[in-house]
Amino acid sequence: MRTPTELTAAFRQQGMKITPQRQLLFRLMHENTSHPTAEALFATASEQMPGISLRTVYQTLNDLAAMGELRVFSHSPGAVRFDPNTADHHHAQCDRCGHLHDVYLDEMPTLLARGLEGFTPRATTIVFSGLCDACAADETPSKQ
Amino acid sequence: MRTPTELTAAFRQQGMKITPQRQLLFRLMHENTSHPTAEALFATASEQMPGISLRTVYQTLNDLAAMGELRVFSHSPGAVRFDPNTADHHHAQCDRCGHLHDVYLDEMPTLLARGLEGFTPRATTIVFSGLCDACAADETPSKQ
DNA sequence: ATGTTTGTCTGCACAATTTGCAGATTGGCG
DNA sequence: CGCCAATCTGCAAATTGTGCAGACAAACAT
Repeated sequence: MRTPTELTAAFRQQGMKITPQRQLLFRLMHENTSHPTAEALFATASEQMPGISLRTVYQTLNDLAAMGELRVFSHSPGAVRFDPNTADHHHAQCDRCGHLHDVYLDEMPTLLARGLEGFTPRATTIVFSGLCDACAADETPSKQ
Repeated sequence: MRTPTELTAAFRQQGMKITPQRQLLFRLMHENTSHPTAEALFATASEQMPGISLRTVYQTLNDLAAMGELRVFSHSPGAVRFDPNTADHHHAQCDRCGHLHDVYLDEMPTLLARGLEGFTPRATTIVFSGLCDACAADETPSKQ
């Protein structure tokens, strides 16, 4: 997503107001690589602005997603995660701790797929699942 | 997933009982290509066995998934979907109607990825999103 | 500066999905 | 046939997210 300053201009351009809550959330999400849930972002925001409402966090995240400033990651059970990285990229998620990080493909190969007749793909999402080093180290001893 | 007959044997082998509810669900899921949600399967099951509990449907689907007889698809918001196809395959989902179908890759290319350091991928999930023909036809006239 | 307009925030109720639990039921064994 | 453990049912509750109404405040025009 764009910088807080640019988002401020973009919001105003659309007749939307700039509130302290929005400015805080712009700052917290800008270049945030933790793929937070609304609940997680709410926790962080609450530290800096006690009294901010979870409802406002959802509202703002949805607004940003609708404006294309955030990607929504709903490819695993549980709460949806928000990603300010709008560049073309994919994800790797640990099966054990759920930790998610960005993955870039040097080049997207042409996938020869059967079963795409009658379907017009617009986007291809790739999620690598497995174990991060920390979880792999935890699992190896007990041979799980 | 395996046939109802094979599943019956497998369940018994694990000390699990064979109930009419389970047998019905085995039959309804075997070679089911609709990727149903628990709720959808419950609706179908209720026709053939009025009084069956939604709780039992969830329980049985989770049991089958734990035994590796079903794949769980939770790559879109809303209810989780269950897939009896345990072969190596991927999915295409319509952004508009949510319809999901199986996609097979003739060969899985080696993906040159940056960002996978410190991560051991165990599976790669690909989801194509776009529009199915029916929805594309609906959207074109209004230029949406 | 002040007032007005209108979008926003908060808090709560509620919807949707899934799981936990307890008691009734029943499959599978001797 | 009878017992025991697994299962089913129904309901309560957890989780995640949205709808709504009234209080509040940003932006703009005096």
